Amino acid sequence: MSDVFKALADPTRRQVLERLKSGPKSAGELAAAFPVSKPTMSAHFAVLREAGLVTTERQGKSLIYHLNVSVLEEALLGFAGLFGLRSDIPKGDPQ
Amino acid sequence: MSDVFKALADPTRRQVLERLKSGPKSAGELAAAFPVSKPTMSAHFAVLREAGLVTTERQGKSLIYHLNVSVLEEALLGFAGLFGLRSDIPKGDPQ
DNA sequence: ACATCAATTCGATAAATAGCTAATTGTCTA
DNA sequence: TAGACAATTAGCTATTTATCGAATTGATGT
Repeated sequence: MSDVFKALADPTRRQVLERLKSGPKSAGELAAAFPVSKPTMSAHFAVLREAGLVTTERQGKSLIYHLNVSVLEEALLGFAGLFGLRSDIPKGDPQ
Repeated sequence: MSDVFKALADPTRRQVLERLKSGPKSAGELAAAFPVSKPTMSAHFAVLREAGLVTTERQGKSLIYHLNVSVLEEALLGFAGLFGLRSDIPKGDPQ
């Protein structure tokens, strides 16, 4: 839980997740989209991986990163739920 | 946005927010509930305040902290929305 | 005015974080 | 088996963070 929010605390990492929304991408492909070095991106990937927000798959020389939406969902909506926050109010709710 | 997620990255701060869910509380009242010193709690409060997650109101010698749900909502549900995540699926959604 | 009490700010320290370049690992292909 | 290429790990620095005890600020009541 803390790991997920820690991962989300960095803007670069949030943008990586947003890019992965449109489909899996290689480390190099992702790294090319940000103004930091590849080792720095590698460290960001490790944080995302340890939080469970992404998974990897080898494809030849490349490492392909996949977004793990369910972990994101559990953390964001789970925590929001503690405060009664909902993205859509279903009919028949209190108030 | 980053400020909110940074604030949420610490378990003590998340628990402070959860406690405030049941109503406003003084700094001392909150501090008493955690196993760290008051100055440390004061620093946590400052992070929450700067993220806009809480507001304060003076009441005599005490400072009363209030939860600001709307900032929490905007950050959590706003970001979740980027990924198509919803707490409730309204009728007529794709799939 | 003064003592008291709530809370913060000050000053210091240890650990974690983000960043870099250089070196290493692992996988293909010629 | 070499060379090339993708990505990570190693080693370093600067900054930020969490924590503490001591000192300070601000409000109340006598």
